[in-house]
Amino acid sequence: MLQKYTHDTRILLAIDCIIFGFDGEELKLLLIKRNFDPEKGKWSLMGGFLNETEDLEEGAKRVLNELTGLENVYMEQLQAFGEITRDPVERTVSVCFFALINIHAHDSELSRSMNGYWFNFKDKPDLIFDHNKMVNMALSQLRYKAALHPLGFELLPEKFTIPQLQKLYEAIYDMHLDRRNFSRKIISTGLLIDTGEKNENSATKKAMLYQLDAEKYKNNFNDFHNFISDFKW
Amino acid sequence: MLQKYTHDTRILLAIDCIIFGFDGEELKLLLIKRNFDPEKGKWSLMGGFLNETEDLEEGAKRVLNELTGLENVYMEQLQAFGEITRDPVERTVSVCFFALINIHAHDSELSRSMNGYWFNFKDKPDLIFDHNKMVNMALSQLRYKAALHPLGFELLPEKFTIPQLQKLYEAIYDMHLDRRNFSRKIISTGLLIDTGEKNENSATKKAMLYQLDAEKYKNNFNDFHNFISDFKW
DNA sequence: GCAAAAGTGTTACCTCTACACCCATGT
DNA sequence: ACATGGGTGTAGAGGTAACACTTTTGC
Repeated sequence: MLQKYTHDTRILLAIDCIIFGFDGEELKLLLIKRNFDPEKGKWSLMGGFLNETEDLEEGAKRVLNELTGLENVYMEQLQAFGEITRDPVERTVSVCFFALINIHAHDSELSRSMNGYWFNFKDKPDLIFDHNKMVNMALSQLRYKAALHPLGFELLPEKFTIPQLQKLYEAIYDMHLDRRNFSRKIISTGLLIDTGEKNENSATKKAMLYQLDAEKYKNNFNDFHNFISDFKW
Repeated sequence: MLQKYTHDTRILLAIDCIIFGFDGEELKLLLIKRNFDPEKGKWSLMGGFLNETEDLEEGAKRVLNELTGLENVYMEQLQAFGEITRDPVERTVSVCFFALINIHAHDSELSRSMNGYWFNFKDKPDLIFDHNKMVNMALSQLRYKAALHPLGFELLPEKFTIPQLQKLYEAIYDMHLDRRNFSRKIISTGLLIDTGEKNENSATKKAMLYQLDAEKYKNNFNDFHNFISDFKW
Protein backbone atom coordinates (compact mmCIF):
# COMPACT_ATOMS: atom_id res chain seq x y z
CA MET A 1 0.00 0.00 0.00
CA LEU A 2 1.10 3.53 -0.73
CA GLN A 3 1.77 6.20 1.82
CA LYS A 4 -1.29 7.45 3.66
CA TYR A 5 -3.11 10.68 2.91
CA THR A 6 -1.80 13.74 4.70
CA HIS A 7 -5.25 14.83 5.84
CA ASP A 8 -5.27 14.22 9.57
CA THR A 9 -8.90 14.01 10.67
CA ARG A 10 -9.72 10.37 11.22
CA ILE A 11 -13.07 9.74 12.78
CA LEU A 12 -14.75 7.04 14.79
CA LEU A 13 -17.41 5.41 12.64
CA ALA A 14 -20.47 4.14 14.41
CA ILE A 15 -23.08 1.82 12.99
CA ASP A 16 -26.64 2.07 14.19
CA CYS A 17 -29.46 -0.27 13.27
CA ILE A 18 -33.11 0.62 13.21
CA ILE A 19 -34.80 -2.74 13.55
CA PHE A 20 -38.44 -2.97 12.60
CA GLY A 21 -40.49 -5.98 13.52
CA PHE A 22 -44.05 -7.15 13.16
CA ASP A 23 -45.91 -9.47 15.48
CA GLY A 24 -49.12 -9.79 13.53
CA GLU A 25 -50.74 -6.73 15.04
CA GLU A 26 -48.35 -3.86 15.66
CA LEU A 27 -45.26 -2.40 14.08
CA LYS A 28 -42.42 -2.85 16.56
CA LEU A 29 -39.01 -1.37 17.15
CA LEU A 30 -36.15 -3.23 18.79
CA LEU A 31 -34.27 -1.14 21.34
CA ILE A 32 -31.57 -1.78 23.87
CA LYS A 33 -30.84 -0.36 27.27
CA ARG A 34 -27.43 1.25 27.08
CA ASN A 35 -25.11 -0.29 29.63
CA PHE A 36 -22.22 2.16 29.54
CA ASP A 37 -21.72 5.86 30.00
CA PRO A 38 -22.71 8.37 28.86
CA GLU A 39 -26.49 8.00 28.94
CA LYS A 40 -26.17 4.64 30.69
CA GLY A 41 -29.60 3.18 31.34
CA LYS A 42 -31.31 5.11 28.57
CA TRP A 43 -32.84 3.46 25.51
CA SER A 44 -30.81 3.33 22.36
CA LEU A 45 -30.67 1.79 18.91
CA MET A 46 -28.55 -1.29 18.41
CA GLY A 47 -25.14 0.07 17.60
CA GLY A 48 -21.44 -0.48 17.50
CA PHE A 49 -18.28 0.72 15.84
CA LEU A 50 -16.91 -0.13 12.44
CA ASN A 51 -13.80 -2.28 12.43
CA GLU A 52 -10.77 -1.96 10.18
CA THR A 53 -11.43 -5.29 8.53
CA GLU A 54 -15.05 -5.02 7.50
CA ASP A 55 -17.05 -2.88 5.12
CA LEU A 56 -20.20 -1.06 6.19
CA GLU A 57 -22.68 -3.82 5.36
CA GLU A 58 -20.54 -6.42 7.09
CA GLY A 59 -20.25 -4.18 10.11
CA ALA A 60 -23.99 -3.67 10.26
CA LYS A 61 -24.62 -7.40 10.05
CA ARG A 62 -22.04 -8.07 12.74
CA VAL A 63 -23.50 -5.49 15.10
CA LEU A 64 -26.96 -6.90 14.57
CA ASN A 65 -25.75 -10.43 15.12
CA GLU A 66 -23.71 -9.65 18.22
CA LEU A 67 -26.58 -7.89 19.93
CA THR A 68 -29.50 -10.03 18.83
CA GLY A 69 -28.22 -13.28 17.38
CA LEU A 70 -30.08 -12.49 14.18
CA GLU A 71 -28.79 -13.54 10.78
CA ASN A 72 -30.02 -13.35 7.21
CA VAL A 73 -32.11 -10.30 7.75
CA TYR A 74 -33.18 -7.73 5.20
CA MET A 75 -31.01 -4.67 5.68
CA GLU A 76 -30.60 -1.47 3.79
CA GLN A 77 -28.47 1.58 4.40
CA LEU A 78 -30.43 4.63 5.43
CA GLN A 79 -27.75 7.29 5.43
CA ALA A 80 -24.88 8.72 7.43
CA PHE A 81 -25.43 11.10 10.33
CA GLY A 82 -22.61 13.43 11.10
CA GLU A 83 -23.55 16.31 13.33
CA ILE A 84 -20.46 17.39 15.19
CA THR A 85 -21.96 17.13 18.64
CA ARG A 86 -24.16 14.12 18.04
CA ASP A 87 -22.12 12.05 20.47
CA PRO A 88 -20.85 13.88 23.57
CA VAL A 89 -17.90 11.53 24.05
CA GLU A 90 -16.13 12.29 20.84
CA ARG A 91 -16.76 13.18 17.23
CA THR A 92 -18.50 10.20 15.70
CA VAL A 93 -20.18 9.73 12.35
CA SER A 94 -22.87 7.10 12.34
CA VAL A 95 -23.91 5.10 9.31
CA CYS A 96 -27.48 3.93 9.82
CA PHE A 97 -29.09 0.79 8.54
CA PHE A 98 -32.62 -0.32 8.85
CA ALA A 99 -33.60 -3.95 9.15
CA LEU A 100 -36.92 -5.72 8.75
CA ILE A 101 -37.57 -8.87 10.67
CA ASN A 102 -40.40 -11.23 11.34
CA ILE A 103 -40.54 -11.43 15.11
CA HIS A 104 -42.05 -14.88 15.53
CA ALA A 105 -39.68 -16.54 13.09
CA HIS A 106 -36.76 -15.26 15.11
CA ASP A 107 -38.10 -15.79 18.61
CA SER A 108 -35.39 -18.25 19.57
CA GLU A 109 -32.38 -16.15 18.59
CA LEU A 110 -33.88 -13.11 20.22
CA SER A 111 -34.82 -14.69 23.52
CA ARG A 112 -31.40 -16.32 23.74
CA SER A 113 -29.59 -13.02 23.59
CA MET A 114 -32.12 -11.09 25.67
CA ASN A 115 -30.38 -7.86 24.97
CA GLY A 116 -33.22 -6.07 23.32
CA TYR A 117 -36.78 -5.15 24.01
CA TRP A 118 -39.53 -4.81 21.42
CA PHE A 119 -41.51 -1.61 21.74
CA ASN A 120 -44.71 -0.92 19.94
CA PHE A 121 -43.54 1.71 17.52
CA LYS A 122 -46.17 4.09 18.77
CA ASP A 123 -44.99 3.72 22.36
CA LYS A 124 -41.28 4.02 21.77
CA PRO A 125 -39.40 5.88 24.46
CA ASP A 126 -37.14 8.86 24.04
CA LEU A 127 -33.79 7.74 22.68
CA ILE A 128 -30.22 8.88 23.20
CA PHE A 129 -28.25 11.23 20.96
CA ASP A 130 -29.82 11.71 17.54
CA HIS A 131 -31.46 8.30 17.51
CA ASN A 132 -34.97 9.75 17.52
CA LYS A 133 -34.19 11.52 14.29
CA MET A 134 -32.76 8.35 12.81
CA VAL A 135 -35.85 6.37 13.71
CA ASN A 136 -38.17 8.96 12.24
CA MET A 137 -36.21 9.01 9.03
CA ALA A 138 -36.20 5.24 8.89
CA LEU A 139 -39.97 5.14 9.26
CA SER A 140 -40.31 7.63 6.41
CA GLN A 141 -38.03 5.53 4.29
CA LEU A 142 -39.88 2.34 5.14
CA ARG A 143 -43.20 3.92 4.25
CA TYR A 144 -41.79 5.37 1.08
CA LYS A 145 -40.34 2.12 -0.15
CA ALA A 146 -43.09 -0.18 1.02
CA ALA A 147 -45.67 1.89 -0.85
CA LEU A 148 -43.84 1.34 -4.10
CA HIS A 149 -42.03 -1.95 -3.78
CA PRO A 150 -43.03 -5.30 -2.31
CA LEU A 151 -40.96 -4.80 0.80
CA GLY A 152 -43.47 -5.76 3.45
CA PHE A 153 -43.05 -9.47 2.92
CA GLU A 154 -39.75 -9.27 4.79
CA LEU A 155 -41.66 -8.70 7.99
CA LEU A 156 -43.89 -11.74 7.64
CA PRO A 157 -43.40 -15.48 8.10
CA GLU A 158 -42.57 -17.54 5.02
CA LYS A 159 -46.21 -18.49 4.65
CA PHE A 160 -48.75 -15.81 5.31
CA THR A 161 -52.29 -14.80 4.54
CA ILE A 162 -53.43 -11.70 2.73
CA PRO A 163 -55.25 -10.37 5.80
CA GLN A 164 -51.96 -10.64 7.71
CA LEU A 165 -50.20 -8.69 5.01
CA GLN A 166 -52.93 -6.09 5.15
CA LYS A 167 -52.57 -5.74 8.91
CA LEU A 168 -48.88 -5.16 8.39
CA TYR A 169 -49.47 -2.39 5.89
CA GLU A 170 -52.07 -0.86 8.17
CA ALA A 171 -49.51 -0.88 10.97
CA ILE A 172 -46.78 0.66 8.84
CA TYR A 173 -48.99 3.49 7.63
CA ASP A 174 -51.18 3.70 10.71
CA MET A 175 -54.31 3.79 8.61
CA HIS A 176 -57.20 1.62 7.56
CA LEU A 177 -57.23 -0.07 4.16
CA ASP A 178 -60.11 -1.58 2.21
CA ARG A 179 -59.94 -5.37 2.39
CA ARG A 180 -61.17 -6.06 -1.13
CA ASN A 181 -59.08 -3.47 -2.95
CA PHE A 182 -55.96 -4.40 -1.02
CA SER A 183 -56.37 -8.04 -1.83
CA ARG A 184 -56.80 -7.30 -5.52
CA LYS A 185 -53.72 -5.09 -5.64
CA ILE A 186 -51.53 -7.66 -3.97
CA ILE A 187 -52.77 -10.56 -6.06
CA SER A 188 -52.28 -8.54 -9.22
CA THR A 189 -48.55 -8.26 -8.56
CA GLY A 190 -48.30 -11.94 -9.40
CA LEU A 191 -45.77 -12.38 -6.61
CA LEU A 192 -47.84 -14.73 -4.49
CA ILE A 193 -48.11 -18.48 -4.80
CA ASP A 194 -51.12 -20.20 -3.31
CA THR A 195 -49.74 -22.94 -1.09
CA GLY A 196 -53.08 -24.74 -0.97
CA GLU A 197 -52.89 -24.65 2.81
CA LYS A 198 -55.06 -22.73 5.20
CA ASN A 199 -54.21 -20.76 8.27
CA GLU A 200 -55.10 -22.90 11.29
CA ASN A 201 -54.76 -20.06 13.77
CA SER A 202 -57.85 -18.22 12.70
CA ALA A 203 -60.80 -18.39 15.06
CA THR A 204 -63.30 -18.18 12.25
CA LYS A 205 -62.92 -18.78 8.54
CA LYS A 206 -59.41 -19.96 7.75
CA ALA A 207 -57.53 -17.81 5.32
CA MET A 208 -55.44 -19.10 2.44
CA LEU A 209 -51.72 -19.25 3.00
CA TYR A 210 -49.48 -17.80 0.33
CA GLN A 211 -45.78 -17.70 -0.13
CA LEU A 212 -43.55 -15.47 -2.20
CA ASP A 213 -42.55 -16.46 -5.68
CA ALA A 214 -38.88 -16.01 -4.82
CA GLU A 215 -37.73 -15.74 -8.41
CA LYS A 216 -40.28 -13.09 -9.36
CA TYR A 217 -39.69 -11.26 -6.10
CA LYS A 218 -36.00 -10.91 -6.86
CA ASN A 219 -36.49 -9.92 -10.46
CA ASN A 220 -39.41 -7.57 -10.00
CA PHE A 221 -38.44 -5.99 -6.71
CA ASN A 222 -37.78 -2.67 -8.36
CA ASP A 223 -41.02 -2.60 -10.30
CA PHE A 224 -43.27 0.22 -9.27
CA HIS A 225 -46.56 -0.48 -7.61
CA ASN A 226 -48.95 1.65 -5.73
CA PHE A 227 -49.90 -0.28 -2.66
CA ILE A 228 -50.86 2.78 -0.67
CA SER A 229 -52.35 5.39 -2.92
CA ASP A 230 -54.01 7.87 -0.63
CA PHE A 231 -51.48 8.12 2.17
CA LYS A 232 -50.69 11.68 3.23
CA TRP A 233 -46.96 12.18 3.24
CA MET B 1 -15.87 16.36 27.06
CA LEU B 2 -15.60 12.91 28.57
CA GLN B 3 -12.88 10.42 27.90
CA LYS B 4 -12.84 9.03 24.39
CA TYR B 5 -14.18 5.64 23.39
CA THR B 6 -11.74 2.76 23.67
CA HIS B 7 -12.53 1.46 20.19
CA ASP B 8 -9.43 2.23 18.16
CA THR B 9 -10.42 2.22 14.51
CA ARG B 10 -10.68 5.80 13.36
CA ILE B 11 -11.18 6.24 9.67
CA LEU B 12 -10.58 8.89 7.07
CA LEU B 13 -13.92 10.22 5.89
CA ALA B 14 -14.13 11.32 2.30
CA ILE B 15 -16.89 13.37 0.76
CA ASP B 16 -17.75 12.90 -2.88
CA CYS B 17 -20.19 14.98 -4.87
CA ILE B 18 -22.11 13.80 -7.89
CA ILE B 19 -22.97 17.03 -9.64
CA PHE B 20 -25.72 16.95 -12.21
CA GLY B 21 -26.26 19.83 -14.54
CA PHE B 22 -28.54 20.70 -17.41
CA ASP B 23 -27.76 22.97 -20.31
CA GLY B 24 -31.15 22.94 -21.99
CA GLU B 25 -30.49 19.83 -24.02
CA GLU B 26 -28.47 17.21 -22.23
CA LEU B 27 -28.04 15.91 -18.72
CA LYS B 28 -24.48 16.69 -17.67
CA LEU B 29 -22.06 15.50 -15.05
CA LEU B 30 -19.30 17.64 -13.60
CA LEU B 31 -16.00 15.81 -13.27
CA ILE B 32 -12.50 16.77 -12.36
CA LYS B 33 -9.10 15.56 -13.50
CA ARG B 34 -7.36 14.21 -10.44
CA ASN B 35 -4.07 16.04 -9.87
CA PHE B 36 -2.45 13.84 -7.27
CA ASP B 37 -1.52 10.21 -6.92
CA PRO B 38 -2.82 7.59 -7.07
CA GLU B 39 -4.76 7.65 -10.32
CA LYS B 40 -3.36 11.09 -11.13
CA GLY B 41 -4.75 12.31 -14.45
CA LYS B 42 -7.84 10.13 -14.35
CA TRP B 43 -11.36 11.52 -14.08
CA SER B 44 -12.95 11.67 -10.70
CA LEU B 45 -15.90 13.07 -8.81
CA MET B 46 -15.44 16.28 -6.88
CA GLY B 47 -14.22 15.15 -3.53
CA GLY B 48 -12.38 15.98 -0.36
CA PHE B 49 -12.04 14.96 3.24
CA LEU B 50 -14.24 15.76 6.18
CA ASN B 51 -12.78 18.15 8.73
CA GLU B 52 -13.06 17.94 12.50
CA THR B 53 -15.06 21.14 12.70
CA GLU B 54 -17.82 20.54 10.17
CA ASP B 55 -20.73 18.17 9.85
CA LEU B 56 -21.35 16.17 6.69
CA GLU B 57 -23.57 18.70 4.93
CA GLU B 58 -21.18 21.52 5.70
CA GLY B 59 -18.32 19.46 4.42
CA ALA B 60 -20.12 18.66 1.22
CA LYS B 61 -20.92 22.31 0.64
CA ARG B 62 -17.33 23.31 1.35
CA VAL B 63 -15.91 20.72 -1.03
CA LEU B 64 -18.31 21.83 -3.73
CA ASN B 65 -17.47 25.46 -3.15
CA GLU B 66 -13.71 24.97 -3.05
CA LEU B 67 -13.65 23.09 -6.30
CA THR B 68 -16.29 24.95 -8.28
CA GLY B 69 -17.08 28.22 -6.55
CA LEU B 70 -20.72 27.14 -6.39
CA GLU B 71 -22.99 28.15 -3.54
CA ASN B 72 -26.64 27.70 -2.67
CA VAL B 73 -27.03 24.53 -4.60
CA TYR B 74 -29.56 21.77 -4.03
CA MET B 75 -27.76 18.91 -2.32
CA GLU B 76 -28.90 15.67 -0.84
CA GLN B 77 -27.02 12.84 0.77
CA LEU B 78 -26.96 9.69 -1.30
CA GLN B 79 -25.33 7.24 1.08
CA ALA B 80 -22.02 6.12 2.49
CA PHE B 81 -19.67 3.84 0.60
CA GLY B 82 -17.35 1.77 2.68
CA GLU B 83 -15.74 -1.08 0.82
CA ILE B 84 -12.45 -1.87 2.50
CA THR B 85 -10.37 -1.57 -0.63
CA ARG B 86 -12.26 1.25 -2.30
CA ASP B 87 -9.28 3.57 -1.97
CA PRO B 88 -5.86 1.98 -2.48
CA VAL B 89 -4.06 4.55 -0.35
CA GLU B 90 -5.78 3.80 2.90
CA ARG B 91 -9.09 2.71 4.32
CA THR B 92 -11.55 5.48 3.54
CA VAL B 93 -15.29 5.69 3.89
CA SER B 94 -16.93 8.10 1.51
CA VAL B 95 -20.20 9.88 2.15
CA CYS B 96 -21.74 10.80 -1.17
CA PHE B 97 -23.92 13.75 -1.99
CA PHE B 98 -25.60 14.60 -5.20
CA ALA B 99 -26.14 18.14 -6.33
CA LEU B 100 -28.37 19.64 -8.99
CA ILE B 101 -27.34 22.80 -10.69
CA ASN B 102 -28.46 24.95 -13.53
CA ILE B 103 -25.37 25.32 -15.66
CA HIS B 104 -26.09 28.65 -17.30
CA ALA B 105 -27.04 30.38 -14.05
CA HIS B 106 -23.66 29.42 -12.62
CA ASP B 107 -21.47 30.02 -15.63
CA SER B 108 -19.43 32.71 -13.95
CA GLU B 109 -18.49 30.80 -10.81
CA LEU B 110 -17.68 27.74 -12.82
CA SER B 111 -15.52 29.38 -15.44
CA ARG B 112 -13.64 31.27 -12.74
CA SER B 113 -12.56 28.11 -10.99
CA MET B 114 -11.94 26.12 -14.18
CA ASN B 115 -11.42 22.97 -12.19
CA GLY B 116 -14.15 20.91 -13.67
CA TYR B 117 -15.37 19.74 -16.99
CA TRP B 118 -18.98 19.07 -17.92
CA PHE B 119 -19.52 15.75 -19.62
CA ASN B 120 -22.69 14.74 -21.32
CA PHE B 121 -23.91 12.10 -18.94
CA LYS B 122 -24.05 9.57 -21.73
CA ASP B 123 -20.41 10.20 -22.66
CA LYS B 124 -18.95 10.15 -19.19
CA PRO B 125 -15.53 8.56 -18.98
CA ASP B 126 -14.46 5.75 -16.71
CA LEU B 127 -13.91 7.06 -13.19
CA ILE B 128 -11.51 6.19 -10.41
CA PHE B 129 -12.17 3.91 -7.46
CA ASP B 130 -15.87 3.18 -6.94
CA HIS B 131 -17.00 6.46 -8.46
CA ASN B 132 -18.76 4.75 -11.36
CA LYS B 133 -20.91 2.90 -8.90
CA MET B 134 -21.66 6.13 -7.05
CA VAL B 135 -22.70 7.89 -10.23
CA ASN B 136 -24.96 5.06 -11.29
CA MET B 137 -26.63 5.02 -7.92
CA ALA B 138 -27.03 8.78 -8.00
CA LEU B 139 -28.73 8.62 -11.38
CA SER B 140 -31.12 5.99 -10.05
CA GLN B 141 -31.85 8.14 -7.06
CA LEU B 142 -32.36 11.23 -9.21
CA ARG B 143 -34.75 9.35 -11.46
CA TYR B 144 -36.57 7.88 -8.52
CA LYS B 145 -37.09 11.16 -6.76
CA ALA B 146 -37.73 13.30 -9.81
CA ALA B 147 -40.51 10.96 -10.91
CA LEU B 148 -42.36 11.52 -7.66
CA HIS B 149 -41.37 14.96 -6.44
CA PRO B 150 -40.90 18.26 -8.21
CA LEU B 151 -37.14 18.04 -8.10
CA GLY B 152 -36.31 18.93 -11.66
CA PHE B 153 -36.83 22.64 -11.17
CA GLU B 154 -33.50 22.77 -9.39
CA LEU B 155 -31.76 22.20 -12.70
CA LEU B 156 -33.48 25.05 -14.51
CA PRO B 157 -33.13 28.83 -14.49
CA GLU B 158 -35.45 30.79 -12.24
CA LYS B 159 -37.77 31.46 -15.13
CA PHE B 160 -38.35 28.62 -17.52
CA THR B 161 -40.83 27.32 -20.05
CA ILE B 162 -42.70 24.06 -19.90
CA PRO B 163 -40.98 22.73 -23.02
CA GLN B 164 -37.64 23.36 -21.32
CA LEU B 165 -38.80 21.43 -18.29
CA GLN B 166 -39.92 18.63 -20.54
CA LYS B 167 -36.55 18.48 -22.26
CA LEU B 168 -34.98 18.17 -18.85
CA TYR B 169 -37.17 15.24 -17.88
CA GLU B 170 -36.52 13.63 -21.22
CA ALA B 171 -32.79 13.97 -20.59
CA ILE B 172 -33.01 12.53 -17.08
CA TYR B 173 -34.99 9.48 -18.17
CA ASP B 174 -33.52 9.26 -21.66
CA MET B 175 -36.96 8.85 -23.17
CA HIS B 176 -39.57 10.76 -25.12
CA LEU B 177 -42.58 12.26 -23.34
CA ASP B 178 -45.87 13.43 -24.76
CA ARG B 179 -45.95 17.24 -24.89
CA ARG B 180 -49.60 17.67 -24.03
CA ASN B 181 -49.80 15.19 -21.20
CA PHE B 182 -46.58 16.44 -19.66
CA SER B 183 -47.80 20.00 -19.73
CA ARG B 184 -51.07 19.06 -18.07
CA LYS B 185 -49.32 17.09 -15.34
CA ILE B 186 -46.98 19.91 -14.51
CA ILE B 187 -49.64 22.59 -14.56
CA SER B 188 -51.89 20.48 -12.35
CA THR B 189 -49.30 20.52 -9.56
CA GLY B 190 -50.19 24.17 -9.07
CA LEU B 191 -46.52 24.92 -8.43
CA LEU B 192 -46.05 27.21 -11.43
CA ILE B 193 -46.74 30.89 -11.63
CA ASP B 194 -47.25 32.42 -15.04
CA THR B 195 -44.85 35.36 -15.19
CA GLY B 196 -46.69 36.91 -18.12
CA GLU B 197 -43.40 37.00 -19.99
CA LYS B 198 -42.39 35.02 -23.03
CA ASN B 199 -39.20 33.25 -23.89
CA GLU B 200 -37.31 35.43 -26.36
CA ASN B 201 -34.85 32.73 -27.35
CA SER B 202 -37.29 30.59 -29.24
CA ALA B 203 -36.97 30.69 -33.02
CA THR B 204 -40.68 30.19 -33.60
CA LYS B 205 -43.59 30.69 -31.27
CA LYS B 206 -42.40 32.09 -27.96
CA ALA B 207 -43.25 29.93 -24.99
CA MET B 208 -44.65 31.25 -21.73
CA LEU B 209 -42.20 31.71 -18.90
CA TYR B 210 -43.11 30.33 -15.53
CA GLN B 211 -41.50 30.49 -12.15
CA LEU B 212 -41.87 28.37 -9.08
CA ASP B 213 -44.37 29.29 -6.42
CA ALA B 214 -41.65 29.17 -3.76
CA GLU B 215 -44.05 28.82 -0.86
CA LYS B 216 -45.99 25.95 -2.39
CA TYR B 217 -42.79 24.32 -3.56
CA LYS B 218 -41.43 24.20 -0.05
CA ASN B 219 -44.66 23.03 1.52
CA ASN B 220 -45.64 20.49 -1.10
CA PHE B 221 -42.23 19.13 -2.00
CA ASN B 222 -43.03 15.78 -0.44
CA ASP B 223 -46.38 15.41 -2.14
CA PHE B 224 -46.52 12.48 -4.48
CA HIS B 225 -46.91 12.99 -8.16
CA ASN B 226 -46.38 10.75 -11.08
CA PHE B 227 -44.44 12.72 -13.61
CA ILE B 228 -43.02 9.69 -15.34
CA SER B 229 -45.47 6.86 -15.34
CA ASP B 230 -44.22 4.41 -17.89
CA PHE B 231 -40.50 4.47 -17.21
CA LYS B 232 -38.94 1.01 -16.97
CA TRP B 233 -36.89 0.84 -13.80
C1' DG C 1 -78.34 -19.98 14.35
C1' DC C 2 -75.30 -16.34 14.97
C1' DA C 3 -71.15 -13.63 15.00
C1' DA C 4 -66.74 -12.86 13.05
C1' DA C 5 -63.45 -13.19 9.51
C1' DA C 6 -62.41 -14.14 4.61
C1' DG C 7 -63.28 -14.50 -0.32
C1' DT C 8 -65.27 -12.37 -4.58
C1' DG C 9 -68.06 -9.10 -7.94
C1' DT C 10 -69.86 -4.63 -9.58
C1' DT C 11 -70.31 0.11 -10.53
C1' DA C 12 -69.17 4.93 -10.70
C1' DC C 13 -65.56 7.87 -10.99
C1' DC C 14 -61.24 9.61 -12.15
C1' DT C 15 -56.81 9.58 -14.18
C1' DC C 16 -53.97 8.70 -17.84
C1' DT C 17 -52.93 8.05 -22.75
C1' DA C 18 -53.15 8.80 -27.34
C1' DC C 19 -54.41 11.51 -30.56
C1' DA C 20 -55.76 16.34 -33.74
C1' DC C 21 -56.28 20.88 -34.21
C1' DC C 22 -55.13 25.70 -33.83
C1' DC C 23 -51.92 29.65 -32.90
C1' DA C 24 -47.60 32.47 -33.07
C1' DT C 25 -43.27 33.49 -35.15
C1' DG C 26 -39.21 33.94 -38.43
C1' DT C 27 -37.81 33.17 -42.94
C1' DA D 1 -47.06 30.85 -47.23
C1' DC D 2 -44.88 27.55 -44.85
C1' DA D 3 -42.16 25.22 -41.52
C1' DT D 4 -41.44 24.89 -36.70
C1' DG D 5 -42.54 24.87 -32.16
C1' DG D 6 -46.10 25.88 -28.51
C1' DG D 7 -50.85 25.77 -26.42
C1' DT D 8 -55.25 23.35 -25.71
C1' DG D 9 -59.32 19.80 -26.18
C1' DT D 10 -61.32 15.16 -26.25
C1' DA D 11 -62.59 10.28 -26.38
C1' DG D 12 -61.35 5.74 -24.93
C1' DA D 13 -58.90 2.73 -21.88
C1' DG D 14 -57.48 1.47 -17.58
C1' DG D 15 -57.16 1.83 -12.75
C1' DT D 16 -59.11 3.05 -8.19
C1' DA D 17 -62.53 3.58 -4.53
C1' DA D 18 -66.68 2.49 -2.55
C1' DC D 19 -69.81 -0.51 -1.97
C1' DA D 20 -72.82 -5.80 -0.85
C1' DC D 21 -73.16 -10.39 -0.90
C1' DT D 22 -71.68 -15.12 0.11
C1' DT D 23 -68.83 -18.67 2.56
C1' DT D 24 -66.53 -20.79 6.39
C1' DT D 25 -65.87 -21.71 11.12
C1' DG D 26 -66.47 -21.84 16.39
C1' DC D 27 -69.56 -21.26 19.90
